[in-house]
Amino acid sequence: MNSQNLRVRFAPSPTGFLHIGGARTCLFNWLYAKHRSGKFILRIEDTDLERSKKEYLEEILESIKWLGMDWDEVHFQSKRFGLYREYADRLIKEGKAEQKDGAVFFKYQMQRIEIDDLNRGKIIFNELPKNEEVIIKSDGSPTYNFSCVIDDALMDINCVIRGEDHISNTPKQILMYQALGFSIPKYAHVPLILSPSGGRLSKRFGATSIREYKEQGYLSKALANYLLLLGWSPKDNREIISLQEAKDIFDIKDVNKTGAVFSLDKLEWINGEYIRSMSLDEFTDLAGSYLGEKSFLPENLEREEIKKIVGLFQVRTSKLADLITSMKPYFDQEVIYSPDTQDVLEKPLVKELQFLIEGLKIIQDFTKENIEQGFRKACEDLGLKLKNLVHPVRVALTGTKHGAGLFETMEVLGKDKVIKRLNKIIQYWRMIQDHGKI
RNA sequence: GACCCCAUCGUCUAGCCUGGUUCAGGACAUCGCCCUUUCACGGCGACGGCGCCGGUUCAAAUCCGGCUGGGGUCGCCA
Repeated sequence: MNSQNLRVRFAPSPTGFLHIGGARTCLFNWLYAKHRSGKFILRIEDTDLERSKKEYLEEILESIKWLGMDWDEVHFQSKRFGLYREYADRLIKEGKAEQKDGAVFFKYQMQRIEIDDLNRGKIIFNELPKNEEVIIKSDGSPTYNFSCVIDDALMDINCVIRGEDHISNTPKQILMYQALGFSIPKYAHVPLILSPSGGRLSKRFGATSIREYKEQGYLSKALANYLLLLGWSPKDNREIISLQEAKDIFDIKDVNKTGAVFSLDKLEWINGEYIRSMSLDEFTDLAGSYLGEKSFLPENLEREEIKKIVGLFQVRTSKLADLITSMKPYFDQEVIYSPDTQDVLEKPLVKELQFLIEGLKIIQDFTKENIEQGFRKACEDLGLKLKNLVHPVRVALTGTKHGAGLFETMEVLGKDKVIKRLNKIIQYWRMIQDHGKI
């Protein structure tokens, strides 16, 4: 095989969304083609007319593009039924297949089949469980193994990279290549992605489709990066690597042979790394459009306003969906105290906060520097340690015990909201003082 | 059950092909310390692994065999 005309393909079936495992197989195909200046062909295996759906097809194509890949050709098996029939008839004529019950059966003899796998070396089958295989179903549509062979041969695919769940299909397919006189492609079977509980990544495991990750606010580059690292490594301890960089050094033979367990923790970390590496403007645009799509942002919110709030959380965000929780207190009219703030709510600091409010009121320019100065002064006058006032105030302003720096938070919130929310907690404290604990 | 694939820290992996340079390196997670108004980020550190048994060899994570364990496939689904 001349590396100049390497032709690989990814062959999804539009009977579901593009999932994590398929995306990774696609990535490996694409990377290998790019690395060897070959062609990457997309073949839509829509022979199951019942289950194939247009929305899935669109979703798959969109996901592939979203992840940063492109293709040189795209073919649809549903438009090639005549071709499959033609080759089936040829096999019948040559006595290698026979028509039975409306279907066409390919007949074969048991024999030793050797696969020279680019990834795992020789795989030898000494026997096969059957001696015939349906190639054309009684409804006239081809079976997977047959259309796959015909198409790979006719499309000049000379290297088949697919999941290892296809290893056992390979000997049957090789027999068909031989019967039809086609030249057999190289094969590379890559391992499957496993769920944390061991088995194959299934519906039981949270999100499996690429679109779900997109919706959760994972960045396409981060997801591609993570998927790439699942079974492949640049060997120099790099964890953050782009498709462009990988293209130069990727080889299918370097892909691991072991199934890899999918780790959401690591994906989140990588995603966080990408988020943290963005400029605030880039992040604002990204977060803005994400939150806009989710209809989370209030109408007519200025970009500068989004930028301020988002700036508070960039370093604390591992996926965009996190922003919905962290930004909520900034838009809500009323602060909702989260359950774990109970200890703070039980210790009234009415006089102290009233004193603080007076100090804040006289700040002309409500910037974090001025706020900090006034805040520290108030603590000093009250004889309180900074943190003893910071925590209750944070709860009063955001309803949570954790979050961005308090003074920045106050600046973003603005003087009016800050004072209003401080008064609200004072009111709450007075109420429990008057009526005892609720 | 039959056939096939695989086997380094909890997880992803480097090392294995070309045995000694490795009392096995990195990352995530976990734990601790530092920074600090909390969380996060960042910095530092800790914990933790060559599945087992044989063989080859002066020497094995690295080569060979067996066992065990995990996974996949046995559809007129793809």
